[in-house]
Amino acid sequence: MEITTESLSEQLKSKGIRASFQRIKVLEYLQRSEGHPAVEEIFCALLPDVPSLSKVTIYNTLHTFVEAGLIRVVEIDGAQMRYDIVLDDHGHFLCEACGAIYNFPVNIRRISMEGLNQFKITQKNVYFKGLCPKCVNRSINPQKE
Amino acid sequence: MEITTESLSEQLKSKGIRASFQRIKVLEYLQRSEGHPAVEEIFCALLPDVPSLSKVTIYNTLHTFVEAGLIRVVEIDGAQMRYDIVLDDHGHFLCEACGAIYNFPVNIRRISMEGLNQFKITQKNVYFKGLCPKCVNRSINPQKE
DNA sequence: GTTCCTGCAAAAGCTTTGCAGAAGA
DNA sequence: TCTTCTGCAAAGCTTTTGCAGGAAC
Repeated sequence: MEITTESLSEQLKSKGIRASFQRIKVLEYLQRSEGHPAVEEIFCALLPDVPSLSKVTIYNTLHTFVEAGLIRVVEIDGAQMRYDIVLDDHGHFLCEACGAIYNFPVNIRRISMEGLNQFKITQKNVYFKGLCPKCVNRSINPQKE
Repeated sequence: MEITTESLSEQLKSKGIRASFQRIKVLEYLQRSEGHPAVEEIFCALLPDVPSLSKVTIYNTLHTFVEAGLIRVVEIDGAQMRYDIVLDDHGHFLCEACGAIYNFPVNIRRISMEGLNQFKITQKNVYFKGLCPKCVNRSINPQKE
């Protein structure tokens, strides 16, 4: 589906969220970017378009989106929260060199729950860390400066 | 094996770590406690024994232990780091009501790595969240105050 | 006209850093 | 003695909170 101001606005309203200019911009960024942005990234990306923008608004907006089930939090990066608009079951891989997060297929539902019989499980996360292909190559063939 | 000052001291030295009083106390706490303590918990627990203790020392000590491979970091709790002295493969369950972390068996090595062919994986974590049995019961049969 | 949102300022909380004195080997 | 550690003070970061003006419906 094409991403238009109207479609973004409709998505927000269908979740009971008021379609403010800032919220539309944040949702648009999340849908257009392939990654798992942090608050800082979204803020820097939108500032040229919305000069009055505040980081607090990004925090508020993302919190609202998470509550509404539009996005999910990815807590793989100890330093800051990251956000993911892909809601299907999948694992997350964090590249410790460049900070990029990649999705990968995981049958999370199939993970054994032996030893958790009496527990009420509300969230399952699979987080891997290491080096992404780009950074693996970079460490093998370091570029001259 | 029994936990004595001597055995703790030996463990530290075998990893090339100087056996200071504070480090022995921290390692002892990690071995005796069943849980996954945060800095604050260790600090509060040891303060009576070591009145001059500083939180900075706990941070330094835990960092040293992680580097030496004596313990591992558990990043399941967004608010603070937790530490685990059990190094075998296992998953972590965080109770969102009481904050306790439980270990549970997971065949982490067997998790599919489809889609991660070119990646160099250095760390695999399985983090579940929800309510532990105690807190499930508490929410069903709330105690009168 | 109401309700809710935005963004400024400030605070809160965890963790890190710089450094002088103290302890370990 | 020499290296390394401890702990104080302060700073660094991300995130949260309180609140007045402004936008959405």
